Amino acid sequence: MSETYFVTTALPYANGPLHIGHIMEYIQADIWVRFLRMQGKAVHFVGADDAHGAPIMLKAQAEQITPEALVARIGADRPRYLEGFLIGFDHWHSTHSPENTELSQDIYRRLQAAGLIDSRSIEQFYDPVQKMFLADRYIKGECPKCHAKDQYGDACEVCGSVYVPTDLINPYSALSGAPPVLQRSDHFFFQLSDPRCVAFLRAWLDAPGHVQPQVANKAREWLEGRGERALADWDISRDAPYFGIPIPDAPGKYFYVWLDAPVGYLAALKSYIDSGKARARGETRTFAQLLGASDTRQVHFIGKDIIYFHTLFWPAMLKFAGAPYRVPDNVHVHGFITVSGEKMSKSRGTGISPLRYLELGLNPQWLRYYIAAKLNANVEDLDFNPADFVARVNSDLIGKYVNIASRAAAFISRHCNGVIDYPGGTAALTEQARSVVESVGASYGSREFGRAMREIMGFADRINQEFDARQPWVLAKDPHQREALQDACARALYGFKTLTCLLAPVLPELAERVARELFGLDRSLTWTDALEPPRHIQPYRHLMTRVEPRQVDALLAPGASAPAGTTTAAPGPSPPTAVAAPEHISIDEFNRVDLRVARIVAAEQVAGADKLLRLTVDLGGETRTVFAGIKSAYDPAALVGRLTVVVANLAPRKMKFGVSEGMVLAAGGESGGPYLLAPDSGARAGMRVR
RNA sequence: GGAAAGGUAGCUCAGCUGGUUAGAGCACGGCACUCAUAAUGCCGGGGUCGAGGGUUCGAGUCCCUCCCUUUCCA
Repeated sequence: MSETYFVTTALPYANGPLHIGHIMEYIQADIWVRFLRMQGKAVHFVGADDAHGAPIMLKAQAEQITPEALVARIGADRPRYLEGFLIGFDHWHSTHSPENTELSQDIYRRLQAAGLIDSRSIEQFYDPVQKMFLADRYIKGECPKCHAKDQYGDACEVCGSVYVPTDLINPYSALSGAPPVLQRSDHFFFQLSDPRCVAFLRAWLDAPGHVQPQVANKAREWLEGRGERALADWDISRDAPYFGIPIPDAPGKYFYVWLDAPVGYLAALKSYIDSGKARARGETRTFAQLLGASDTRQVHFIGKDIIYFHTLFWPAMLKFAGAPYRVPDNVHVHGFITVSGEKMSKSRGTGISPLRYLELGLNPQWLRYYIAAKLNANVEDLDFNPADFVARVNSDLIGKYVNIASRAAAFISRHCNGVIDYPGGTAALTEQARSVVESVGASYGSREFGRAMREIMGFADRINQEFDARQPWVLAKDPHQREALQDACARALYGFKTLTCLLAPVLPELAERVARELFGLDRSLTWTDALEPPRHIQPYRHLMTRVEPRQVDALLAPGASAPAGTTTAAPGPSPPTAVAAPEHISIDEFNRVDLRVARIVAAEQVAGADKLLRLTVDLGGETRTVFAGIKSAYDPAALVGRLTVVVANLAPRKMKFGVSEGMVLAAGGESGGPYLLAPDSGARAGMRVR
C-alpha cells in the first residue's frame, strides 16, 4: 500500500479574518494536495482555527462577548474564503475543542512521565486592575537604553535594543494603564534543553528531507546557541484568567496557546476521523492507527515566521510523547507575500483583501495560477504585482492555454462531427507529452510550482507553433484536406487535454469543466489522463475570460483591503442601501479628521439628559471630556476601561451640561444601535486611526 | 550588533556541480496570419549579470570586501 499523507497548513489566529498571506499558504498546500490525489495518493488535508490565548480573551472582553462567541463568529466566516479560493480542506476544526483538550493533556502527561516537565517559580508583572499577569506585549514603559517613551516590554522600536519587561523605566500596563507589580507564580517548563531533546533535534535536522536546508540551518543556530543565545526551556503555562486548556492536576493553570496550537493539527485529524467523514472517503483506520502507520506522512506547510515552533518544540513534543504520535515527516516553509514590493500590513491597511477579491468577482483560479507561477520550494518572498498579474494571467491562461481549445475545437465540431481521429498516429505525440508530464510531475512533487508552470506554458507554446505551421484554417477550405485538418486539430486537442491535466491542481474548476463539458467524461481528470488521447469532443464553450485591469484597480483601490463586514458580520437585515452613498472625498480631506484610539477612564450618567453619558477618555496622555448619546445602549460602569475611537479634532462644543471635547464613534441604523466602535486588541490609547 | 535570503533586459523571473556569442514570458518595434471572446506565429532592439578586488586557460556561476533590499534573533 502506498503512503497516506496527512497535510496541514498553519492555523490562523481566530481574532480576525483571513488575509492574503493565509490564502497564499492554503493555495500552495492545496495545489500540492490536489497533485498527490491526481496521482492516486491518499491524502487527509485538514485545518483549524487557533482559538486560545490572551489576545482573543481580551478582544472578546472589549466586545463584551465570551471568547467562545468571538471564536465562533470568526470561524463561521472561514468557509467563504476557503470555498471561494477552491481550497479543498477535508475538514476544518478548532483548537477550542474536546479533541484538542484531550490530545494536549495527553501529550503533556506523557512529557511529564518522560521527566521533561519542570516546575519553577518565576516573577512576573501583574496588572492589579485587570487582575492578570501581563505578557511582554502588554507592558509598556520607557526604554532603559535610549529612554524612548511608550516602548513594549520586550524590545525598543526606536533603538532596537532587546530587554526584559522589568528593565523598563516607569512600566505601565497597556491594558489598564496601571503600574504593574511583580508577583511570583509557579510555571511549568518543557525542558527543551534536556540532552535527549537536543540530541534528537540535532539528528532530526541533520536527516535530509525533513525541512529545507536553509530552515535546518536556522534551527541549528538556535539549537547550538551558546551563552545568552543558549537554547532555553519553554514556559508552557499561563495563569488564570486565560482562555485555554487547563493543565491537568494544576488548578488555575492553562497551557500557553503555542502548546496547544500545533496539537490542533492532530485534533483536526482526529475530529475528521471520529466524525465519520474520513470513513466516508475510504479511510477505515482509527486516528491512532493512521498516525502510527509506518507509511503515513505527516506534512506541515508553514510560513517562515513560525519556524521556531515547528522545528524545535513541535518535533520534540511529539517525539517524547511517543507512539502513536509521530514526528513530522516534512515541514515545508514558505516566505511572505508582498504587494507591489510592499510588506503586507494589517495595521496600515495595505495588501489585498481576499474577500474583496471574491466580492469583485475576480476568478480565484487567476490568483491560484499567478501564485503557482511565482512559487518555488525555497523560503523566498513572493511579490504580487498588479500589472504582472494581468499580463501573466491573460497571456498564459487565455492567450496560450485556453486559446488552443478555442481555435482547434471549432474545426472538429464543424467538419468532423466532434470525432477526433489521428491519421498521423498518436505514439509520437504521446512520447512528446510524456517527457513534459514527467518533468512537470517532478516539479509539482518538489513544490517547484513556478518551474512546473514554465514547463507547462513551454508545452503550450509548442502546440500553438505546430498548429500555426499546419494552417488548419487553410486546410478547412479544401474538402480534400479533411484528413490533414483532422490531424492538426486532433494533435492540438490532445495537447490541450494534457495541459489541462497538468494544470488541474492549479485550476481545479476549469479542469472539471474541460473534462465534463468538452471531453464528455463523467469523472474528474487524473494524472494518467494526460497521456490518453481524446476521441471526441462536445461543442466548445468559452472556458475563461481575461482579467480586466479595471478589476485589479478596484481590488487595490484605497481602503479596499478592509471591507466592512468581515469582522462584524452581524446577522439580521443588511444596512439600508437606500442611504445615499456620500460623495467621494480626497485622502487629504479624510486626513483632516483626527481619529484616535481612546480609553474610557470614567463614564457617568448626566443628570437631566435622557440620551447622553459623560465620558472621560484618555488619548494617550491627554484626558478629555466627551458627551456621547449612547445612554440607551450602555451601562456606564461597563464602559470603563474599554477602548474606542474618537474624533479628536472636532471643534469643542458647548452643551447644556458642559463642553464636549470630541466625539465617540458608534454604529447604528434602523435595526439597532448604537454600537460603540472597538479597536482590535493591541491598539493603545492615543494611536491615530487611519 | 549577529544571521539568513536576495540584488541578472522596462516589468516578473530562469540560469544544475564555473566552459562556446547570458535566457524565457510580458512590455516595445516590424512582419505574417485570420482558425480563435485580437488570440497566434516569425524577426528584432534592449543587459559592463549591485560595486570593486581575487582564484582560474575561462566566472552571472567559486573566494574576499563593500553597497542596497527583505526577513529572523523565540
